[in-house]
Amino acid sequence: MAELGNTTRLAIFRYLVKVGPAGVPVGQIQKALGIPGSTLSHHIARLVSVGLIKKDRVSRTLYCTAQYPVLEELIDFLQSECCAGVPECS
Amino acid sequence: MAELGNTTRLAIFRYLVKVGPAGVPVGQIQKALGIPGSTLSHHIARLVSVGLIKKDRVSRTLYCTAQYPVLEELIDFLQSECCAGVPECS
DNA sequence: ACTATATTTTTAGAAATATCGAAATATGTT
DNA sequence: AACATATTTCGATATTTCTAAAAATATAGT
Repeated sequence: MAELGNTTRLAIFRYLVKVGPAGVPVGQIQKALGIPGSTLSHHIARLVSVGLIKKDRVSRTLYCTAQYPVLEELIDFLQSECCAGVPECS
Repeated sequence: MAELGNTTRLAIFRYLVKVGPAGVPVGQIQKALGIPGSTLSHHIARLVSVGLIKKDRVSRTLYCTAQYPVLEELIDFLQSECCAGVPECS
């Protein structure tokens, strides 16, 4: 959760969700969100480390793609916490 | 999200969910989780600040209770992020 | 008023995180 | 090999967060 708790990383993740399963190069994230390369690289590495996104190299460019399983796990976890005896949580 | 991203705060929140809607005094959280009072107070203040829990004074003791609306909002947010064009997210 | 209990505020040091420029690496092109 | 492009690693600084002891506050009982 901590990884998505950071504004910049959440913005990156949301952007990757928006662009869809084809993914997008790091450079385009950089341009779209206006984040310096070194900063971006750091945040991307953290998102990769928890499995929220993945990186695939295609020649010189690295495509980033949102990965849903970890997010689904997170939602399930929150739901099980939340709904512990609370019927109004769907 | 950042508030639940901290291990200690998540433990506090989970404990409050577990004890249910009657809530529990700060002192009991302290004993149950073994967190020094000042540290605990700090984390509780943060959870209160985002509306994840509430505090009610009953004479000398302060009862803490988990609040679900904010958590539900969070789940909805994640679900809308996740399910943006991804059918396998329920 | 004094004492005890419950909790917070203050304060401060340590650890973690964020930011970003500059240099380094990886890959492809000429 | 030399060069260009894409991205990362390094290094340094700034900021935030975590932790907890000590002092302060709030409430109640004697």
